[in-house]
Amino acid sequence: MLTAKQQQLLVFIQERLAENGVSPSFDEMKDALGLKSKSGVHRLVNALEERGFIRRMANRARALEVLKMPEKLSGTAASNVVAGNFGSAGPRSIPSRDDQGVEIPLHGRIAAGTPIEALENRDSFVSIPPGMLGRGNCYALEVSGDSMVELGILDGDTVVIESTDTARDGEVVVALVDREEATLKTLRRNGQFIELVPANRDYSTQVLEAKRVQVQGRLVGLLRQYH
Amino acid sequence: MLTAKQQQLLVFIQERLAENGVSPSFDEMKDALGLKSKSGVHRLVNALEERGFIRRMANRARALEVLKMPEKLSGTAASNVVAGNFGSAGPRSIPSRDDQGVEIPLHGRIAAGTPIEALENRDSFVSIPPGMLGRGNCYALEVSGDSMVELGILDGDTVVIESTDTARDGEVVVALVDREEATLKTLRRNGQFIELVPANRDYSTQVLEAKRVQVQGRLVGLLRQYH
DNA sequence: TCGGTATGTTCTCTTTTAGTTCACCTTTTG
DNA sequence: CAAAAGGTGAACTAAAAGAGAACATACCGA
Repeated sequence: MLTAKQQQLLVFIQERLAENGVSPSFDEMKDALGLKSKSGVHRLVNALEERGFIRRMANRARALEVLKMPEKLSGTAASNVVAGNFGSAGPRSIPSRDDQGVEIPLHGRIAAGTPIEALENRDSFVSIPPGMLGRGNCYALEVSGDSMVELGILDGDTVVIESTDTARDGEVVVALVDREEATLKTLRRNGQFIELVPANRDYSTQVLEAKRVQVQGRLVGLLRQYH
Repeated sequence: MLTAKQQQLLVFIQERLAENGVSPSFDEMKDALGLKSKSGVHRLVNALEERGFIRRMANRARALEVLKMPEKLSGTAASNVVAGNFGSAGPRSIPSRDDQGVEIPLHGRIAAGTPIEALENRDSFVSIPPGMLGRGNCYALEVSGDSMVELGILDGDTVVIESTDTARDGEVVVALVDREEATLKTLRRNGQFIELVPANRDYSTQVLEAKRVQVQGRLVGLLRQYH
């Protein structure tokens, strides 16, 4: 599953976390691998993240988390959660995890077809597999409406959203329009405009000036329950 | 199920992964099998993937993963694991539960379009929200194929199955046909016959005598991960 | 609020390693 | 015998990895 370098880095990260609970910086990883530039580390970290071995928060220092280890080494696998930047502003809680799963808050419903339903804060949580986490804070929404059925997102599904204010072309995002109406749609950039594309022939694409649209998060997972 | 060469290669891959957690390259596999060209290895790897013994990430180097081993060899190779909490099978057959989540075994892939894939023996688990459990024993399968897309079940999704040998009309079930071919389909009773209905216009309904069809479980949940 | 320090991110270039495909031949097996 | 599996070699494409620099962001303290 891993290349030699990826494995070497993963082991190093995991050791550092076990030793002192602080994840190494890119420079430290660079030195540990005997490199002269940290861009290579960056690539390795991305590869590990892509393969589901670690998780990280974007643009946060020393915010690596080991999700699993290759089987050979699994005896030492730990679930250290460490965020750097202690004592700074913001309630930046990384969801706690144990070996079973991760709990994330359920923030209400999102009408995939029309408007928002303001985020509520009843104490409601769902647990998801650790691998389904994105990089940042995650929360869940219940899908209402059928505008995304052609992408397999049905009315009543629970979607896992990673908080972010940026998204790449083609990603499914929670988009807030005119600061009042949130929907789940595929995002497309088109010059000055942003297109919010539904996945249902009965709905049409909204084309909006970029400034009217605010990305609130991107889709990273989906849960469905059959009755 | 496997040819001699396929088996030989599978064992080699599994050994390498157990030894150092790094999957072998095509060249290394070529040497291990005493070949002079790696195109043969390519064919063998494809065969193993097609039969569900391994999984690989498309266009990634050294990204092989062993999903199961032929029955007669199971256990042999994993014996290198020292004291992992991963490799040990443990008395885990009864799903442990707490308030966080539940771990259920991942039993392999099910080709929603065509044949079965025998249950494997790797200790692989996914955690799911407690509410997603059915009443009986549950396990997970990875969906392969697109025959259920119109019900929002996509290739690569993980489905949660509750073991049962009965199902009501209209439920989505894992059905074993002639004791050898399992598929995920909507079940319909029609007098003496049972219809296995796909959710994709490109596939057609199978109509079978009731005695040829055995229900193995019913669909109770679905998980999907976006990348 | 400003600027400095520490960190993370991107980009371009280069080399090395690895995966894919194709045409053609040989062996095994039902 | 015919079909399937296996083997060879070469050309081609793509990914992994390393370097170095510029740039962006977060944080901290004055």
